[in-house]
Amino acid sequence: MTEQSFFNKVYEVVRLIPYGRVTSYGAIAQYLGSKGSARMVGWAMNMSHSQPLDVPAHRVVNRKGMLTGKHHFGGPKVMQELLENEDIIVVNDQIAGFTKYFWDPSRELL
DNA sequence: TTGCTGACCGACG
DNA sequence: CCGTCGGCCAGCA
Repeated sequence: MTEQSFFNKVYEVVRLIPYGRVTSYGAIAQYLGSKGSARMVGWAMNMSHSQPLDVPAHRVVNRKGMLTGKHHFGGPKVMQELLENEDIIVVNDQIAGFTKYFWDPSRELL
């Protein structure tokens, strides 16, 4: 299936995020060719639990590095713990040194 | 089938 | 500085 849907591509990219790295919804959307569909990336994460494989949605945050969707992991601090589990420091629902951990698919994957 | 909503982003006043 | 608005696409009632 080379012609996978927007959703499927999102899951694929998110799964490619290496350990200890994070990315943003807009970065993924831009990598898919639809910069304005950043919301869809977030929406895809919403139904990511419906996927057969585990999607590290905790590695996906907004442009500011803020854990906007932390509440969707089944708990308000589940996402933060998952990130801290990967040596990522989270303060005030925000990733410390976000740019340092930022992983841009269109830049790293090229 | 139509319409609303949504874990975003960037622009405008 | 902060609040508001439009755009993008797919799922659901």
